[in-house]
Amino acid sequence: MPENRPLGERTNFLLSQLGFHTAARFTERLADLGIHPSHFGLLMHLSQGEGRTQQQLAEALGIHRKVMVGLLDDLEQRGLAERRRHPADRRAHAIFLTDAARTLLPDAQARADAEEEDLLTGLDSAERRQLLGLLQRLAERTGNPRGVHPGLRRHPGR
Amino acid sequence: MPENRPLGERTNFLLSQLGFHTAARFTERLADLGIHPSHFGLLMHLSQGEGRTQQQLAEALGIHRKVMVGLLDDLEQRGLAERRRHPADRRAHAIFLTDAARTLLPDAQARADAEEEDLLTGLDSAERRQLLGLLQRLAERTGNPRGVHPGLRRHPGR
DNA sequence: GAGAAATTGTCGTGTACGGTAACAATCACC
DNA sequence: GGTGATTGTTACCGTACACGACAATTTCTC
Repeated sequence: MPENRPLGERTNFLLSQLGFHTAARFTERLADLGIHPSHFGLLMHLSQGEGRTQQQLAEALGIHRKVMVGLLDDLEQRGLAERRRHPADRRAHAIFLTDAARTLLPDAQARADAEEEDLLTGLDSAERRQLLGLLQRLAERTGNPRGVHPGLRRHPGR
Repeated sequence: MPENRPLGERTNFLLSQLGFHTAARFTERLADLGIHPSHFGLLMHLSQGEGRTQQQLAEALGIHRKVMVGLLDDLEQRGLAERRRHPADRRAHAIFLTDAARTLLPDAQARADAEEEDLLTGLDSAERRQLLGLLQRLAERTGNPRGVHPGLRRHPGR
């Protein structure tokens, strides 16, 4: 295993390169919906359970409370989420999706599918299954919760 | 192919997640050498041909001239590269590695190898070959030059 | 129950970074 | 030999993140 392999033959480099590339492309595809991939991740998370506090959401996504404030400001201004009074804790907000969000989310998911399809062009279905399975096994070992992106910052791509 | 798959079952998401994760880990491994992955990429490129101008290097790596100024400032201050007078063009600089860089580079490469080994733990050699081959085929189609990271910014991770 | 400590959401403040424009020095063209 | 283009650099600006601080409210403790 020679140490001076070129970068293009290193699995970790290729992962970083491809991951950055596909994230940037996805960011572009999402742009005219008025949201970033970080908003998409939050919407996806909300679609699996509403009414949680900002703090709970921030912990689930592995980001700081303050960042959640900004994300929810964006979503609220965009008419995709709303802060309601929390029934049990008057300090906290309970976060809910709007109908507009439930309309937009399938569209955003379709764009994610389109990006994936674009990326995987050239691989047959058996190879796609192989790749997905291998990546899932690697992802298990990273320690990141499933479906939580470690780079949930404001501008993941571009 | 259902549209509302969870993120953990999407190849593009997994690539982005794993790519970000391994880049962040690599950044940490490189930290006590005093360089960032972007510096590493530039050093790797320089090791395959010295004496080029900053402009040529910037184009090869797909970044703006100004960013190259900053990267070379860092490398020069760190004693890893030097700007010499260009023999044919007195506006330009010819960029060379120092002996310190030639000593440091194998160390940095070994850290990249260690990060890769860490990432791929749990995959046997056949699976590693499969994964590498599939990723290389995907990388071909992205349009990025081989071994050039599209996210060559100052702080790729963390 | 009353005060102390912790929690929730928010707001400044400072700092660092990327991108645009501008600049002096030099080259290339014709 | 003079005009336009190119190289490397600096200045500027807008943005975004990290840290700390803050009021309102809850929970703990006695």
